[in-house]
Amino acid sequence: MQQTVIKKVKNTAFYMGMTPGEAVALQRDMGAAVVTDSVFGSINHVAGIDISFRAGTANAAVVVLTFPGMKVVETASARKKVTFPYIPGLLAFREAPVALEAFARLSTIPDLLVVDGHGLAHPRRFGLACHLGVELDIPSIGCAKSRLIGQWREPARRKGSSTRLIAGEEVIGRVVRTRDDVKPVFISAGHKVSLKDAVRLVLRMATKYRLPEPIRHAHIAAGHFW
DNA sequence: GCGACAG
DNA sequence: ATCTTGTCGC
Repeated sequence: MQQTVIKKVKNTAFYMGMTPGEAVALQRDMGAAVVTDSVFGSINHVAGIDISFRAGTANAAVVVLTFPGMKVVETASARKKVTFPYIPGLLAFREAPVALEAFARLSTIPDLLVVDGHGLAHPRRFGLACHLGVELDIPSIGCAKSRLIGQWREPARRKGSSTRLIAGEEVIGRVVRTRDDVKPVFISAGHKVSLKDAVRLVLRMATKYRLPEPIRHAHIAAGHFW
């Protein structure tokens, strides 16, 4: 698998001077620092983050909302040229740089990050949600629209229904129905948040649409800042 | 060697 | 992610 990844971009760009092979090594190191069993109490602000691309340039948007009210209180954005290609498993090396720049412009530090991508449900258990959570040292949750790895069964049709996302012998996430009769989302722990809490929080933030409010707003903002 | 493959 | 029109359903 690694062979495929490296081979696919051996003549392409880098991330902070890193080769894809070094990126994989870094993920393994950072992954060892992930804390997934922490319990956190009061959450007042949550941030959603998303990025849109156009001809080699990325636009990142971070939107902070109140919790559980889900009212937008602040939006920050950043633009940056991207050279690292999209490689399944190495998404963070393409999206994290711009995302972190946008985040640095925020005046309100959120208590939780909801990321458009996977957390522990990743080949090396270190998806974009883990990457951002560790870099910012803020609890984070991975909420992806489709599967990267793992086996799963279709959850029941009603909102709140969910099934396990399994890789080998371990449960790496849950496939959750956020609304009646809509495609489920893939939830996994990112940083300092348990899978159980992640699912509970996402269901609480998915008020009217398939995607939880933070991600939905960030997605709109990212594509609107051009 | 042949598929699978977050956004 | 992005390229792109109409169309099915509530």
